[in-house]
Amino acid sequence: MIGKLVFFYNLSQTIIMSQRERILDIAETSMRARGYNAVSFREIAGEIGIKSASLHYHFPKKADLGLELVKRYSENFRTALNSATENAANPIEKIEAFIDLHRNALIEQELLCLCVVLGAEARSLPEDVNSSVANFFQSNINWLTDAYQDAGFENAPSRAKAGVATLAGALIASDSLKDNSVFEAAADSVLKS
Amino acid sequence: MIGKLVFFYNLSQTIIMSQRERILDIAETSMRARGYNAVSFREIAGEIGIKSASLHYHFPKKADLGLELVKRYSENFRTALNSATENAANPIEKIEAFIDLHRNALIEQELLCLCVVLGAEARSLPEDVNSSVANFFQSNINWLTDAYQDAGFENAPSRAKAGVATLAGALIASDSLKDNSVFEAAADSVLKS
DNA sequence: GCTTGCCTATCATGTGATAGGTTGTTATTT
DNA sequence: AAATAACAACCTATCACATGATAGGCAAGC
Repeated sequence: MIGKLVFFYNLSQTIIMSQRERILDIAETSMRARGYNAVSFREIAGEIGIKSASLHYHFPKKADLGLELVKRYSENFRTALNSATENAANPIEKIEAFIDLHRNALIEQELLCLCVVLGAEARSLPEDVNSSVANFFQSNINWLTDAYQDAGFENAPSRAKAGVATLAGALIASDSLKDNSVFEAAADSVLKS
Repeated sequence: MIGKLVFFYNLSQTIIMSQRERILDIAETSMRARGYNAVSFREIAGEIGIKSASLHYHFPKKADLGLELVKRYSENFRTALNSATENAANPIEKIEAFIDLHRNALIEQELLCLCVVLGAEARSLPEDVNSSVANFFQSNINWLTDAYQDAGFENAPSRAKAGVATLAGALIASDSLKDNSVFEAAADSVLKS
């Protein structure tokens, strides 16, 4: 068996999802829920229905899986961001879309941002995983800087740094307190001029 | 041997630090650097120079250690906050002191906030550890709400939620990027009216 | 026939945890 | 004062289990 039939509700078509993608999906969900060090090969494999040794065929080391996970997450995040902003009427709507991506993670998916979780475990991560996480934060800061600039906000770079930090922390605090109003308060502050 | 002589620079006196405190100190440093799941009894014991079995004498289960850690951290944080704000000339200085506690962790100690780290691992933590972490966030939000209120800021509760989130996320992003300007930008936004 | 994707079996190491013994100090009794 | 009980704080030894990882085999499909 090469691929498994997966029905993508929003595409209304049947596509082939590779086993590799399936592994990444499950690993991502697990790590976003419990962190890098709390997730094991056996657990991921078990959820798919294969043996942990088979996982090593796709990802020889855990660091390989972690690295690929962060890269894919960053790409998907950027893709979703582009797709959500291409019809934006103004820069403010773009920023709202940026916030929405975080809100969606917390409220719909009930998960944190992968890079926020891994960022908290930074010193126990393989080095290249770590720097990929840093890249995610930096590229988000850059993106948000541009958006603030376009919106005519003052101190766009500083505001963008604060904005990325605010959303990251809002996910953690909101999730810990099981109180989405924390996220909404944070979202407001990111939009405030 | 019951205690070890420890010189407290700011007290100019020699006190006895219990082994229990020493264990908590090392466990706190380790967990704030690498997270709950990356820290083992053997590692903590090794750093002190005892065996891991002896650790279980002081803290039977890892959850006991974790819980005690969060409680002690919360108390110490509150104590430091009170001590730093008792001479504050105005509410703004109080908020600055609140920010300074976070800045000190990141820049002087080169560590994150314990509860920020544990918050990111929430779903893999023992339940009572988890709710203690939530208590930390809530009491910080309450404290900051009062401070904003005293300072005459509008929407103090919402602002406080955003402020706590911002500082939490700033620690992670700043640490990951090894760029303290992220923290400073976040700190500015917390102070901004 | 080569590649892909899985399998079984195994490995060394790390993990939290327990049982039971040893030592030195402190408190109580004789 | 001496003997004894009690306790705190460690130890050794061991446990069952989880972990990441490797070697080698097997079947399907191009």
